[in-house]
Amino acid sequence: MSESHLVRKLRHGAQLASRDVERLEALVRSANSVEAGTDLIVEEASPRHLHIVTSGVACRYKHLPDGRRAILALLLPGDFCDLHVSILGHMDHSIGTLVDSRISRVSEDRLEELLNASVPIRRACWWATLVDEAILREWLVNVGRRPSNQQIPHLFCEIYTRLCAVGMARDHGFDMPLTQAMIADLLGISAVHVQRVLRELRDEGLVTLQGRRVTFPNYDRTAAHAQFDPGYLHLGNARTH
Amino acid sequence: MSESHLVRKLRHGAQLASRDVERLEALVRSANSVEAGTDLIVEEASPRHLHIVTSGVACRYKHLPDGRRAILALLLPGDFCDLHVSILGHMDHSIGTLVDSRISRVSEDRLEELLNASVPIRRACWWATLVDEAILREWLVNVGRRPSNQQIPHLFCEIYTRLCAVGMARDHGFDMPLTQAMIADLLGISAVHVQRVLRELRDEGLVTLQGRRVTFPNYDRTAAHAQFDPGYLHLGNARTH
DNA sequence: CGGATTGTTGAGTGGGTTCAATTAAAGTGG
DNA sequence: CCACTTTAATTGAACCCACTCAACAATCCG
Repeated sequence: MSESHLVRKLRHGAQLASRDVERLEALVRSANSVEAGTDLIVEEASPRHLHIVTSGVACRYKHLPDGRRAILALLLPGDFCDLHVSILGHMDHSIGTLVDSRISRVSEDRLEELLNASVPIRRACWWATLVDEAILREWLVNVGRRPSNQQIPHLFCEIYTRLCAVGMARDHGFDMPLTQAMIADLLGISAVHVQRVLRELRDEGLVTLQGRRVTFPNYDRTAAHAQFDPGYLHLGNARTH
Repeated sequence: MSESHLVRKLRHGAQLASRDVERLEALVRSANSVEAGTDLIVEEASPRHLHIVTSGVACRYKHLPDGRRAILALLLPGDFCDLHVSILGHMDHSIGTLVDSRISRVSEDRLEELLNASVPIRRACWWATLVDEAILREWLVNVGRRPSNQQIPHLFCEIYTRLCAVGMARDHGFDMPLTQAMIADLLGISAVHVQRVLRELRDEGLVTLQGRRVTFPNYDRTAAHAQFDPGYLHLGNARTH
């Protein structure tokens, strides 16, 4: 049986011993099915569990006063959230699934035990936390500074690279979990404009989104166009595609 | 003698024993003067020191291909950076001073020793890391979703609240460390537009920036206008102003 | 006092928006 | 398995926030 997405991801952050892998695999052994659009944690709550995305996609988000939604992070298979959030007292945002997913829940005590048990696991968790922060910084650049015909392919390149890192991307493309409306909520642009830019990108042969699948006719050209430099994902120099 | 900004800040994150306070004060006892515009850490580097801002202001930033600068975080007195960055291998951004400042440097070894010595300090450092991430998320909302006449007062409210938390704001205002061009680099708008919006905000009696000082004629009204909710700073419900 | 940085204002342009309507695709129940 | 409903994708027209370019005033600082 092949390794879980969680272990594949964390291997990029630390040298895991086989006993560490065992411990981590045990965490994702029992995942619950969760429908699309379900909140795992809502704002103001004080969660006592760590969540791990086993399959599907979740996101961090905030509701805006005008009723719209701002997506602040994507949680792909192998990603976890809420490490040590109990320190903050309350959540300043919500976490919910974007598509039908499978989610593992780990209690605070069990997490504590895990972190105390192994140096590599502790290191891997710090690594994941620091990478999350790095992604947030890059999103700040993407959302605040780039024109939309770069924002969208940049997002696609990031998802592609992250999915590659856990072995979920094939053949110069990947199964796209997001609708155009979700892309809009993520980039802070209108869904109508997402559509227009997608057509433009398709016409230029940079990237295609059709039937829930993203395809790069020429990935390197697209990455260059989007100013995508995977360094901020800190996956090492292992070529993942 | 009054407490350092560092200790004042970290008290919001953990119950520090007097021995913890002693240890932290020792870190900021010897700070170096650093000129405005000096890089503390540049992209691609692998830093081996923790930096603590004792006075002045520094920032995280990235250079954009078009030559402009994107400011990704403000480091105010009491803030530190690069906790555990050695785990990531290389920096994905730079850190530099925005004004003349005083900066303490702490070696990796000494930091390690400090973290191992005390549970409250370990907890306070996690708290600071998580708050940094929460600020980044709120900036993503501010930059991506709010119109500029809310972005600017939101930024001012945040700086005001953070300065209050370390005892550096007085009389419904604070000494503004940033120029209009820096505000522009931070919010991703043009410096010209910053000026226009500032005049508008002044005319409406919401907030005034004059002679390097920000004044709130009516803070509550400004906070409401900017949709500023200090919850994401996780400073507790202690009223700081 | 003179040079440089910072702040201020006007005029014209453009990327992205909203509103609205239509087509395509994906579920759902009989 | 097909009619029906719902959701997602697509395209057009008019508008506006913020941008660039350009000039000038004020402030800072040696």
